[in-house]
This record gives sequence, C-alpha cells and structure tokens, in this order.
Amino acid sequence: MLSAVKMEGHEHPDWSTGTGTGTGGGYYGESEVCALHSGVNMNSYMSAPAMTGTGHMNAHYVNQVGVNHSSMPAGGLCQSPGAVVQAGAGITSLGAGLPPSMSPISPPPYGNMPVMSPVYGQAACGIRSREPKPYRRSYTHAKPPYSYISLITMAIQQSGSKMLTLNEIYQWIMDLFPFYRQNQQRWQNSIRHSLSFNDCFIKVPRLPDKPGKGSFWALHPDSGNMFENGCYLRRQKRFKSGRKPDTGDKEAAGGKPGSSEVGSVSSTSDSDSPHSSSSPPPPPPPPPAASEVKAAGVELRAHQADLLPSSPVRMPSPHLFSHHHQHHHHHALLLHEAAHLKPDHYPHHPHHPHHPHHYSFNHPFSINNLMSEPQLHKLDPVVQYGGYGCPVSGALVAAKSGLDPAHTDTGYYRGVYTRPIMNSS
DNA sequence: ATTTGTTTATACTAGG
DNA sequence: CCTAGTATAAACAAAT
Repeated sequence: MLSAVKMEGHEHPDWSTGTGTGTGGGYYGESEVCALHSGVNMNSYMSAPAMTGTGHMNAHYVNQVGVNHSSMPAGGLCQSPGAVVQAGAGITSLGAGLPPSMSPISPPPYGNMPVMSPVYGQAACGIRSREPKPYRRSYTHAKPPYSYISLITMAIQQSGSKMLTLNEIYQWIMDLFPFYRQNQQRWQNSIRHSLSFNDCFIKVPRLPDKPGKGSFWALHPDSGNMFENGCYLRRQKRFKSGRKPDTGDKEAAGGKPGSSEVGSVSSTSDSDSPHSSSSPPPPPPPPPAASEVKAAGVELRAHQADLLPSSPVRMPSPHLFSHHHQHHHHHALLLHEAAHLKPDHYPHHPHHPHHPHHYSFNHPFSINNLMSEPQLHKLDPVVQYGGYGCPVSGALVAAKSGLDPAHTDTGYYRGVYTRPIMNSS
C-alpha cells in the first residue's frame, strides 16, 4: 500500500544529477529549513505509511508554495490575492476536499515573472534537519505526488484560459511546488516530453499579435478527466486521441504520430468516447484537434488577451460548466468547448453517462477537487478543508484565513493517496 | 544561442 | 511475465 505515491521510484534520491542547470545544490535540506522559518506550513499530510525509504515524494510534502510569496511570482499570486483565497473556497462543490495544494494556486497569469526563488536558494539556513522532528516533517520539497501529466493538467485547468505556454506551465509548477524549483532542466525536459508525447495535450498556436515563444498548450477536450478518478500519479489509461477528434491534425501535423498507437486502447474510443465520437454536438465539436485548435487559436486572441493579464476570466472548471455555457466569456469558447470534456473514459465507472461532472467518486486528490474552481469568486477559504481528515487542516485554515496564500498549501496528501482508487478493490 | 517541441530509448512500477 | 504509464536522458529540429 502506499506505494502509490511514488511512481518514479527510480529517481535518484538526490537530484543533483548534474545534468543541468545545475542548480546543483543541495536539496531537501535546504528547503526544510525554509519551511521552518515559514512555520506555517508544517502540516503535512501524513500519509505515507510507508514512505519509502527513499522517501522521495511520498513523504509528507508540505508545500509551501507560497512561502515567500512576497518574493514570489509576484505577478501571479500577488495580483490576485483574492483569487488565491478563493480558490480554495471554490471547491466547495466537492466538499472541499480540496487539497490545499491547489487552493492557493490560482495564480492565473503567470506571465513571466521572474522566477527567482528567493527563498529557496537560500539554503542559508544550513540547518538540515535530517532528523525529522516529530512535529516538523516538512519536507518541503518533497516531490509532490502528482505525475507530470497531472501537474500540467492542473496548471492548464486552473488557468482562466485553459491554456498556458510552456513557460507558464513551468512557472505554475514552480510557484506551487518548491520541489520543482530545483533541477529545472531535468523536470522541464520531462514536461516538454509529456506535452509532446501525450495526446491529451494539444498545442494551440499563438496569434500573430502576440508574439512570444512557443504555443499555448491546452487539454484535449476529450481528455478531460483523466484523473478524476483520483489518481494523479498514474492514469488508468492514457488518453489517445486516436485522431478522432478532429481531423487528426495532431498527428498529421506531425505532432504525435507514434503515440497514437500506443496501445490502441480501445477504451477511449470505443467504449468511452461517449460523446465525442458519437455525439455530434453542436457546431463546435469537442474535438478541436489541430485544425480546430488552430481555429481556436485564432479565437484565442481573445482569450489571450484576457488571460494574460489575469483578467477576470473565470471559468469554472470545465466539467462544471460543461453543458451550460456561462455567460461571460464569449471568448474562450473553443477551448471550453473542449473543456466540456466529460469524464468518462477512463475509469471503469461508466456510470454517469451524461453527467459530466462528477465522477462517481471524488477523491481528495482528484483533480477536480484540486482545481475545481480556479478563480472563481468566493472566499470562504478557510473552511472546508478539513474534509478528509487531514490533520492539518487547522494550520491551513489558519493560514488561509490569514490570507497567506502562500502557506495555504499544506500538504497534499493527507492520507489519501493517489492511486488507490481502483486498486482498492 | 536559447527556448520550445519531437522523438527515441531506457528504466522502473503497478497491474493483469 | 507482459503490458501500460511514467520518469529521465538525450539527440535534434524548429522557432524566436
């Protein structure tokens, strides 16, 4: 049990692999320190029963994301302070399971903020508590229990526009998870790989107006709830566009050809794709494949404009609003459309044929929970967290109430683990 | 030159 | 054991 959390077991305990950017520095220890001073986040979810010796991520991870929000990406968090708070709150729908983790994350617009991670580097503390004190098990930088795919998905979903540039994805991750402030080259390469390799991510071209590097990345409309089942570490099935959605641009475009064959998972297509394939929805079909995407891209500009600036674009989570459109945003349509993803493919619980949202069950870590509503309004932050029996909640709450976006994070795992869901049986 | 994207290859883990 | 999903590394191409 428990192994759940770590999927990459092989990773070396120490990151310094040197590969890259060096960065090299110590890792864990430093962070801890930080945590210390921050004090707030000490919670951690404890879950790792078994924390593997190696303890990479499983351990309790406390994300102090915002730790130094002050210095943080100012842009993001600061800009919408309120947002931050709300985020947490937003989740209400689910019951709050909201893993604190994301709550804070609402920073939408990560534009390009300087990525400095002040605190981090400062390992100045020098204290490395190698010994976990009873109370403080803050492995601040413990690796979050989410797979890269999950992280990317979360990042995208939490953005107002539902699409982010590569760099924004990087930033989001780093802002939220201190762990990723290190060895950037390593994980960023993986992120890029994930984006390209997985059909669930589609590239949306940038408009001419907005120059910049790279395209925007969005979620394939039908990939939607890959993690709804609650498993962030590993999806049950990889989303395969199977090129159905659109004309298959993706592949055609040279995007990810090979991948398609991956497993020929029939699940998605045949059994699942409920609507996608068969339902000939309205005009803007979900499957925005490349071509669509492009179109979308075009439209995007609208969004882009909005988004970037952290405009009010607040769209509820995709699933949430899936059917009815919201009033605002005339712009982001395509994507949302895309968004109207439905959750069904993966898991075996095909019930809810039509109800898009809601998986039959919601897992605390379910992405839904995590980001149910990114930036909506509402702030009742504090509240709900305790849901899952997280010991931590108190802290969180406090934090949140205090408005520290930064600290709100608390640990992700509170006992819950990621993949259990299905295996449980 | 650096960043962004693709692709290939390898290793490891979870599950069947 | 085999398959699938993921993590990483690396070589390269393409775009800025």
